[in-house]
Amino acid sequence: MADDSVRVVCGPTAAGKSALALALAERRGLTIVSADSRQIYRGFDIGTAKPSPAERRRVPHRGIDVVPPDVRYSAAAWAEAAHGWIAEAAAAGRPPLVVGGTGFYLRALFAPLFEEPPLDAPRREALARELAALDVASLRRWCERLDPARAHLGRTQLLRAIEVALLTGRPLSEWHRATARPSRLAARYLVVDPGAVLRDRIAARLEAMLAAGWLDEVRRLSGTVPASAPAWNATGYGAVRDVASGRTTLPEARERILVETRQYAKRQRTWFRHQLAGADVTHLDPDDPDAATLVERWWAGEHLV
RNA sequence: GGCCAGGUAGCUCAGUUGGUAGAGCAGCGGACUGAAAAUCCGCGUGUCGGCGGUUCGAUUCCGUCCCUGGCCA
Repeated sequence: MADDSVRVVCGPTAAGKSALALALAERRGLTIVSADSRQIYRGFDIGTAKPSPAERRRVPHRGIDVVPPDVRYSAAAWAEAAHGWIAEAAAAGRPPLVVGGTGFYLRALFAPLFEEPPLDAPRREALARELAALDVASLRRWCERLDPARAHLGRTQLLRAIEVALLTGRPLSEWHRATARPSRLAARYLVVDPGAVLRDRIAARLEAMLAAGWLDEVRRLSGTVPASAPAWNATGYGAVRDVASGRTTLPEARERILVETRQYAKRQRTWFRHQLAGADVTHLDPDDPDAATLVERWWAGEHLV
């Protein structure tokens, strides 16, 4: 590496990031740090496209199977852990290669989230229960008064803004300004995207997942993991669970999963298109015959478009 | 062959007592500071099946033809 920026391979789901990253990591003796908010969950393997045991033997992976499916993880928790994995990897002489499609996790790693003040757990739970009953419009009206700068966002963000404002007496957007933390790491991004054929790759990957026994995996998990566990809202798991319980048919589930996956990929593209503004970004078409060479040159620090 | 019900946005449908039409889903664009594979916001011109007729004006009324589904032969 010509500089000490952390190399990050990202892009929409099913683009072929992991294959490229795995090959690079194997050639260069790297450690892969997964930036994926679903691969952190133990037991949710096939539908989250986790690297196989064989692949994990070829290259050490971090960020996979870090928590049980019923815990609510967070971008901040991941970023903190990732700092540790990155330091370890460097110390072990196997430099880190961060790869994943969770843009928010990447942001939390390179542009640290604000320092959260301690929140009183019982009050927090009580408030959460109260707010759970409100619809988005009501939450938005609340947020309009408590923290107008955040009132245009989605339900999850509104809940967070209201919670922080009420529990700390200070709007979240003010906390952001007041307790911003300096960046500890610099990033060089490789955005992997095959363009229009992503649609076909998504479809092919779904077939592979089903052939690999996704339905059986879900049947097994249904018996042990509570239906409310956060891991279940990984794309497709809801639909496969409906097949397992007989609430829908496999063809219907297939169609639903394809749509959900495409929509997810679209959101990721929007994120990587706009949220990486000003960053060091290289774009790569994984189907480019020279892809492997280009990845090497990117790794070495060359600036390619 | 006869009767009935339909043919309107990519899909499922609503609607226009005649003044060229709108929902859901899909799709497209966007937001994103501790749930992010989450959560939200914005975007609707399409020979209203074809051809004739009536009318200032037809997607709407009339005729005819075509197509789909059902029932009867």
